[in-house]
Formats: sequence, structure tokens, C-alpha cells
Amino acid sequence: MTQNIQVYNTLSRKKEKFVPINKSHVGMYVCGPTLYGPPHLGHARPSVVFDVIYRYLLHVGYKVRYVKNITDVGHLENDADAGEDKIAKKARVEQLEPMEVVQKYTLIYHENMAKLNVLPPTIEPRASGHIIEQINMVEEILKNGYAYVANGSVYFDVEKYNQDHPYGQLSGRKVEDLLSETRTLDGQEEKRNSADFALWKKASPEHIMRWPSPWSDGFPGWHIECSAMSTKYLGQEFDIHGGGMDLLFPHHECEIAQSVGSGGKAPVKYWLHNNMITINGKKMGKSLGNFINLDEFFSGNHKLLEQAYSAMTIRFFMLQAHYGGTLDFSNEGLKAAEKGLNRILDAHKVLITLKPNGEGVDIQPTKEACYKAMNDDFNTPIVLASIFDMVKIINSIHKNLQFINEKNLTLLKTTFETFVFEILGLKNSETKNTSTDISNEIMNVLIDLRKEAKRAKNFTLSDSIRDHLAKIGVTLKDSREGTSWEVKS
RNA sequence: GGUCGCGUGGCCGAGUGGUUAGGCAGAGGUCUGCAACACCUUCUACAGCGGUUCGAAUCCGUUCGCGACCUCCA
Repeated sequence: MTQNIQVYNTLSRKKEKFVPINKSHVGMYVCGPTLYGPPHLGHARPSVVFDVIYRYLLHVGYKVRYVKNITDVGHLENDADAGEDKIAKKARVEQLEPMEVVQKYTLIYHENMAKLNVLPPTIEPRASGHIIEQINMVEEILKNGYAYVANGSVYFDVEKYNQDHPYGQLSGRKVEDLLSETRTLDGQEEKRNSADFALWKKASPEHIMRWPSPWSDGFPGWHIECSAMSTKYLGQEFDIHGGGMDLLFPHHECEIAQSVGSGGKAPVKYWLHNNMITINGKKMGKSLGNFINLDEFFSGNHKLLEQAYSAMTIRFFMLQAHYGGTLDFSNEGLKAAEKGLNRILDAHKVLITLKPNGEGVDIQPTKEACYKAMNDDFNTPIVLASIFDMVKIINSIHKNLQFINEKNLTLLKTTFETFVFEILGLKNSETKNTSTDISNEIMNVLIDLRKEAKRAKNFTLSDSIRDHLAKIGVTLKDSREGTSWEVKS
């Protein structure tokens, strides 16, 4: 199946036709989380966005190697302890080994991702497991003359590099502007220019995460791990590199410089960036302290949350916006998402019971609209609009207000299920299907009793049954064919 | 200060030079013993000001407002 997919490439600031380097294989690298804390809503966005892209590429027939790293080393902090490794700092506070911290939050992260129905990447490399590759890459860059050693640390020489290769293309920066930056930051005195960035940092005596290297006992720089790991698993040139917009500069810019500076080739054909989640218009982020953890969403246990929201509600909420725009968090928005999602999932229950009832609707245009939307830079809000069109069609056929033949009914089922479940990755929340044979039988008894009561016009009794069930979360749904029931989570 | 982006109806959020986005909420109706669900109908738009055009919410300019990056961040 060939689809003409257009993607917005940050590098060119334009939509471009997606043509993979290898005809049938796609290499995709996405910057994963730095796990020194529980995952929050901000982490969920790139995970969901690139999960949908991954799912769609698989659906249209590509063989995809999807690499998403876990960063468990590196990254300096910008507070009073500047210069100290984030993981190491957290470890000190909690009196744990650094790897214990990473392990703890990795497990939570995986659990949260599974709840969001995010497929695992095909490779999930860790920075700490690729120290040798990172050292090798630093050596290559040094050999090529684009880096220098200062006091046991290694820095990338941006000015030198810029003489041979343009630096700043991805983020639209000018090197002369960067060089004139005058702020004083930690470690600046070792750098030749403020725009230079660390490839290897010598560890201070109290720094517990450290590895031997040709230059010092230390740890890798802030950007080298993604370059080293993407090169190792996807090669010097690969198709898609994704991540949050906040990583555009300096992280991704440095990745390009490191790859070009070591291997001589620009690593990425298409740079894709998801935009931020905002809360009251401000970016939700660790450093701003205004983030909400995913587990807090699932439990509703946070002062900004009016209720608990299921993982699927959060996934749906994100799919309602295009990945390139900011998405503002609000209880109102999430509640609307919850209702909309339930309508889709309820419609599927109806869909699987439908029988052809005549000639009428043509599903082909709806199907084409879905593909067209996905092909246009993965426009999930447009896909959802078509899905809601199908919801309307499904319910109308169910009521014999619209008519469908067998061919179109089959097409309706495959289109609906393909896009809702396979591509968008939505599913019924686990809490809903708790029915066992016994509870089914009990429900049948209650529904029959209510039917008898209604026949005898004993509405006090029939309503009492309905209201009591509603109180424990069981909704009765009357229709011409009889009464069905479901548990609302 | 530099770079980039945004401003759509009650809320969230697509799209675009002339034709319904969609969801949630609101209104009216059908269905129902009453409801819920569902279906039908329906109301609120494109920040302000100029310009280009037969025609702009959509292109250009400008003003105002907001945000992101420039330092770790998804």
C-alpha cells in the first residue's frame, strides 16, 4: 500500500513528501525522557504523537525501526547545584544508587505508557549503556578538529565547525549571535566560546555517576548520547528524528553538529517536533513546577484536577489537537474528550451488531478522508472528525434511519476499527469489561424484573432498580431490541 | 535584546482566497411511562486597523495581546 505522506520538516519549515531513504524501511529516532522523576502529562505528548506516527507507518506497510532512548545520565541542572548531574542529585536526596532511581522511574514510565496504549519502541537504548559509543564519537570529533580538551573536559568548537559546515540551520540561529552571548554560566571559563558545548565533562569529586575516559573520570555531554545511539542503531543517515520543540535548540542542533563533525554526514532527513502542553497558557514542565503526573491524572489526586481521567481520555484529548500546535490543559477540555471518546467506543459496540439493511450510504469517501488526513502531516483531529461521521452513520443505521449494504458495512467496520484501534490506538478502558458469567446472569435477572415491573406499570419499582444500578455505576440502556447495560468507569 | 510561532464561536480545537470542520456545552424536536442513550434541527467565529483581489477569516503590511526557544526540559 503506498500513500503519499506529507510531513512538516522543521529543517525546511515546509511540508515535504515523505520518501524514506530505503524504499520499504523507515528509521525513526525519538528523544525519550530523562527519568529522574515520575512521568507527567508533558511526557505523554511525544509518546502518543510518535506512537501514532509509528502505527501509521506500520499500517501503510513500512518496516519501521523505532528507537526511543531513555536518558539516565548527563543533563546539568540550572539551580544552585549547577554542574551536578540530575540523576546524581536525585540519588543523593533519596539516598539511593543512581541506577535505582532510574530503575524506579523506568518501571513507572513503562506502566504509564502501557496504560496510554503506547506501543514499545523496537529499541529502547539507555545512555549509560552506550558510554563506549559516546567516547568513540567524541574521539572522532576531536580527530576531525571540531573539539578541544580543557582540563579533562571536551568541548565542541562551534566556531571552528561553522567555518566548514553551517551551524544553526535547524533552529534558525546565527553563529555570530550565539558567540556574542555574554551570560556567564557554569563551566564557561573552560570554553573558548560561549556557544561551545560539552562532549565530555570531568566529574567533580562528589559526582557519583562517572566513567573512565581518555580525558578524565567523568560523564558524557548533554547531547552526545542521542547522536551516538541513533548512529549505532539507525546509521549515519536515517529518516525521522522526533522530539519536543523545546529540544530544538540546543539539543537537536548539537546532534546535527556532532554527527556531521564525526561522520561528515547530516544525520536526519525529516525533523519532526511536537509542540508543548500548556497549563493556563504556560508550558507545563519540570523546571516550572506546574506539571501534573500521569498517575495523578489516573487517580484524580491533584489540586488542579476536578476528577480522575483515564489514560484513554488523555490519549484522545491529545489526538484532538494537531501535534504541531500547543495544547492547553483544562478540566473542561478533558471532560469533553471523555464524552467524545465514550461516544466512539459505544458506537463500536453498536457497529459489531449491525446487519446490512438496504442500499444507501457509501463509506468509500469517509475512508479516503481518513487517509487523506493522516497523509497530511498526521492530522488526527481531521481523522476524528471523519470517525464522528461514522459514529453518526452507525447509530442511524442502528435505528434504521440510514441504510447500508453488505459491502459498505464491511468497509465501515474495517475503516472504523483500523483508524480507531489500530492507528489512533484507542481502546476500551480496562475497567469497563469486568463482566463475568455470574454478573451477566444477575444483570439479566434484574433487567427481567424491571421489565415485569414496567409491564405491570409499577414504575416505582422499575425506576428503583434503574436508579440503584446507576448509583453503583451500572447504566441501563433501553432500545427497541431490549435493554443492555454497561459499567461506567 | 535576538530568533520563531500563535491570536477562530460559551469551551477545546481543524481548515482555508469564494462551498458544514469536528467534539463538548446551549436551544428546539423525535424516541420514552418518565428518563438516559441515540437521531433530527439549530444559535454563538475567524484580535484591531490598513492594503492586494471580482471576492480574505485565509495573501501582504501594521498595531495590540500571548507564548516558545536562546540554560536542563517532552
